[in-house]
Amino acid sequence: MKLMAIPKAPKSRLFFLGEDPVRLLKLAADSNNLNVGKQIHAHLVVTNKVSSHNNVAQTTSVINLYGKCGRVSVARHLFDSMPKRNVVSWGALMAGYLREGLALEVLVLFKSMVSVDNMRPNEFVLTTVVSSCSSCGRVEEGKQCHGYVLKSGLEFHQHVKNALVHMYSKCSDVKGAMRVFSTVPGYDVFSYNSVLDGLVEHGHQKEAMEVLSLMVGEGVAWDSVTFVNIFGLSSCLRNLRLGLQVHCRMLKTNIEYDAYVYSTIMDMYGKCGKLAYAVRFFKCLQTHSVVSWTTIMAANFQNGYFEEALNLFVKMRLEDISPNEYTFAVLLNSSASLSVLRHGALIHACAEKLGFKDHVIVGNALINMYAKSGNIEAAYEAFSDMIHRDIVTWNVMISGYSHHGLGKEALNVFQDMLTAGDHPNYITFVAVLSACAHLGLVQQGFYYVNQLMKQYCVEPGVEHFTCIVGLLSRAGLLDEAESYMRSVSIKWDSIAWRTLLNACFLHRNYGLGRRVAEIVMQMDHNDAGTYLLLSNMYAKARRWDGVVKIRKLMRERNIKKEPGVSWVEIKDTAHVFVSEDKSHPESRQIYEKVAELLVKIKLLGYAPDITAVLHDVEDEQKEDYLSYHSEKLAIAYSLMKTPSEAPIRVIKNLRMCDDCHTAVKLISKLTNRVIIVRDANRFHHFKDGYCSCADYW
DNA sequence: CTAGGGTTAG
Repeated sequence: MKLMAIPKAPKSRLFFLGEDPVRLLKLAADSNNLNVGKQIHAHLVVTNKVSSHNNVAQTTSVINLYGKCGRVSVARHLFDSMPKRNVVSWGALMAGYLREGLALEVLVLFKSMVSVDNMRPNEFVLTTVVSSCSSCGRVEEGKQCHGYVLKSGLEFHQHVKNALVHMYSKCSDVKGAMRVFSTVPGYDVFSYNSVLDGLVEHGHQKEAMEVLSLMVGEGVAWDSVTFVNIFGLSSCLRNLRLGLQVHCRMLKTNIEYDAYVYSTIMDMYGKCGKLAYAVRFFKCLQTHSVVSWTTIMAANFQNGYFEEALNLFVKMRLEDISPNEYTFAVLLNSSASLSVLRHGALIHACAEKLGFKDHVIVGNALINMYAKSGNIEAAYEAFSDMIHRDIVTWNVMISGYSHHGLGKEALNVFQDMLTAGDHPNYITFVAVLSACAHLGLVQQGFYYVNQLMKQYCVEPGVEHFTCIVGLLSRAGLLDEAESYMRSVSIKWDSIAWRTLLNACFLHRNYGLGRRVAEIVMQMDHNDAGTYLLLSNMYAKARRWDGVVKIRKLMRERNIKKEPGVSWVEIKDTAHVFVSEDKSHPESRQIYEKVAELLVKIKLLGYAPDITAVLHDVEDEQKEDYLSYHSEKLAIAYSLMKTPSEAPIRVIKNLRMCDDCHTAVKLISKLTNRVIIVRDANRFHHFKDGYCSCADYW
């Protein structure tokens, strides 16, 4: 091996001769100057001072240096070679591990410190150990540390106290946090920040507001962390007024703000519906990071600008910024909202390649994306692949199955969730109850609302009661559903009444339907869907006068019927079809294909259902109107362009009409294809002449 | 010579 020439030492190397090495090591550590630190270390080694039996302080200083500069394994090596250590040596090493995120190792060290070395922890060590408990979520160990704190009388020490407050609030023991916070006098901005963060994170916004006013009352000066917490509180509450107030205060407070503050303020504006403010803020930033990019993408997503969120990713890549797990979550959720399966799968591949697929938020977003894009099998695959699951994981899987009409599968996952010992929440029960509705499990639905929800301390809300209305309706118990609505004393929203109205339509209960329609239209004047449902109901009953009345109302109230739009992805292109529209370049062939299909399924028993079309059109023309509904065009085109075994996925902006539903069932049988349609409410899986919604949607 | 709080997903 060739030896490298040893460079001549520059004069500056020896600048520290004659200085106190401990002091210099601290300077190097605090300024994160590993190079200078190493030189001092080398000097000590050469002059044989490190590891000599009498110089614990110097070795500890070196340990501190390596710990602070991210070389904890070097620090550990030195620590292990020390014949004698003091409490400061332990403290320095533990701090190094905590800095690296190796909190569990700190706890291990603490155990051997007190039980093997028989050393009493001081306020520094306890602060570090309690912080470690927070960062790895160990409440039990945290409580034991609290015992040590009390035993050593250190509960009045500001750092220790703050670490305890933070530990309890991070481990979702808000009561414990408040106890330490309020029983031990003397707060500084740190304790306020800790307790605020914990309260906000665990959904105790009311208490957070109280603590905030306490803090304001005491005149504690805010620092940038306080701003982060209070902006976070504003976004949680979707309270724009509070957010604006805090922004004003920020402009008037002359302290230094950092990227954390800038990201949360954008997040606040995004969540409070002020996307333009967030964007303006984003554009003013001199430098952009993954976090600021992801925040602005998320703000677009939250405000319905899904495509823009995806486009921003391209711009982010142009700035050469690498995505992280949050970025992928936003991208996947945006793809989900657009139902762009191919694009979503591409992002999936990208996330996998960059090693982000095992993050819970990415896994959750994958399940959501596949479920919303119509590929429920792939959603389940993503679900099965996950190493860590949280409440959202279970919720998206259960509600995914429910939306696809797969009630049995949904309830199985719910059972697995309970077996795994995870606690269902408000959202879980909405999904579970709608699964019960699909399966017609009336008794079970009532059991969940009346018993199981109590057991898990989940307060039933209007959405759960609406599920019960849906459950009764679906079982054909319309009068029971109505009297249930009148007997439960909550404020029903228009969604609940529309559920009942839809049931009246499906069960052709014209009398009740008219009454319910009155209520719905009073609550929501502008929903075209309600008017159409009602007019369809009149048409089914051949009450043409009713149809005319509704059309007139719609004209008077200037309610526009949204045109039916369907789209399919074929290769790299999304093909969009509007009812009756002939602008597609292959329009002629498509219309011919539809006509051919209709002729063939008529032989299987299809009869066009013309009642849904305006009564004043000639019957033959009515059939034409139905024939070229957008989903029929989209399906015909897919049949022309895709291999015979490929499933067809169609997305549609409105609810499917009766006629198309019947036709597509028969087309699936005729062509032996799986056809999946995502309409405005749910998924329909057509196969062998049947649909997963069991003709109730 | 060792110690405390914060950003982006649903």
